Amino acid sequence: MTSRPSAEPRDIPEATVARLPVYLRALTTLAEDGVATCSSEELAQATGVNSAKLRKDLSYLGSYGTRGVGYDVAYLRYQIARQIGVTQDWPVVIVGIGNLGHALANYSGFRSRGFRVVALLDADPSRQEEVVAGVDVRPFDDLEAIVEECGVAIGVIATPAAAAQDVADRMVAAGIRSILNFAPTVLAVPEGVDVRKVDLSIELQILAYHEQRKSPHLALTPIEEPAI
Amino acid sequence: MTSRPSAEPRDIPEATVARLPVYLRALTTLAEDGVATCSSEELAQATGVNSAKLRKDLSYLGSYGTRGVGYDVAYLRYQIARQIGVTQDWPVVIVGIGNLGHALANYSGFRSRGFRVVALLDADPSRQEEVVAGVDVRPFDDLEAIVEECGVAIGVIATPAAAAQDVADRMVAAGIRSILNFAPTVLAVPEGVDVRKVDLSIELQILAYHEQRKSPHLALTPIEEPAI
DNA sequence: TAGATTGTTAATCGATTAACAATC
DNA sequence: TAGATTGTTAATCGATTAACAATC
Repeated sequence: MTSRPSAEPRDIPEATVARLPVYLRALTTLAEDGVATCSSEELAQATGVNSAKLRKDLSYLGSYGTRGVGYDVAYLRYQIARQIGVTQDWPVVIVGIGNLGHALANYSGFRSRGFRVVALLDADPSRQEEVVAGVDVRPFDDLEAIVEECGVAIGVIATPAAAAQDVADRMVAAGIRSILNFAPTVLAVPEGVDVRKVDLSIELQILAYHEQRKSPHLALTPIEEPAI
Repeated sequence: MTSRPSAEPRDIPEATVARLPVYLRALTTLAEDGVATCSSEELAQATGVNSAKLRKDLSYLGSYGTRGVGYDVAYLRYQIARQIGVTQDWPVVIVGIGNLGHALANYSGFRSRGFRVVALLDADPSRQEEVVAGVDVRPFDDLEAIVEECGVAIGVIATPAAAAQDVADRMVAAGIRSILNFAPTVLAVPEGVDVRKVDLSIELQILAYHEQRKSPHLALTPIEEPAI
């Protein structure tokens, strides 16, 4: 392990970590618009958070603002990117090239935000003839070789639920320790491996819960309880 | 507003609401496997949460377990579905039928979990000849008519970032009050409208942050700070 | 100096969890 | 009755926010 630059061994709360990419994106937009400086209030507006929370979040990174003036957009942007770790590209592998895998492979936001899709893998030989977003679809069994060769640390699972645990096991065995899981299933992984889960129908269900409680609602005919 | 059944005017914490769909999915799997009863410990294992937290979550819904025995799978499943509001189908409209829109339209998990995609809309006339997952792609300008006709309360935005705010404005004007936003931009909406955001690159960045901090890491050559 | 805005403090709020009495 | 498991309490932890001293 190489020695770290002096400033940052404090650890950043999870809630703050989850917001840093939001700030980063807003700062990128501001930079593209030619804005050189912004206040915590302006950045808070742009990201939809409370300005006190924003300042508290930034204070975990260090002291990068100027009292009475605000933040230098380019400088703060760089500091946040460095903290997150997206000043260099992360090689990513996507497994499961169905509809969602296609969409992910074609998503341009990865490349511009610090990620490079180095391989698309699928167990189905009929999909292995395809080229998606300029990348060959290869057999799932190539996983280990690709992880080794490209130094892949992050894997994306876009397979059906039934295949997801096997894919995760293989990824972990191959040395991947960060997994983004789109399959609607809970993955069991050893300690030290991070899994984040994106579940489309869960998001819709959370919306439905609140929608159901909104005031003048159409009468919903309750259906009967199941006999038990 | 119709009167509510007696038991539930207590309100459920947000953190609990976000977990209810996870419990629901696990209970559905158990039911399909023919399991009639389960303990909080078993359900907690299946969903990856602490069993005390699970019991506390369920206690906000009511008292649906039996001490010394556990929970009846079918009954608890029904009660959670009722609380979330997915005992009947919610009509959903998807706007933006690019790669991601295709993937969403084809996602079978919606139908089985209380949602019905009633329309696919796109502003691009060349996409309006397509049929995706058995549903015609129609002009975005049909939005208001479809919302009215089908009683759509939930809209999904899968357009590029530049179009998302306009789409949201039109949705709100048409009467939609719950939006699931896949576009990488912060939406401004009036009070009373719920927006949930799914951002793929943000999820990856959160993984990258933790990955970067994991112990014996390959030396990352730091790139220089920008001149300011 | 006067005005503006950061970084930090401290109060408050909400979520998690261990422990256990209630009870099947 | 003895064993098992729920539902709830209370302690703890973490996140949010208003307020303001520090300082540009």
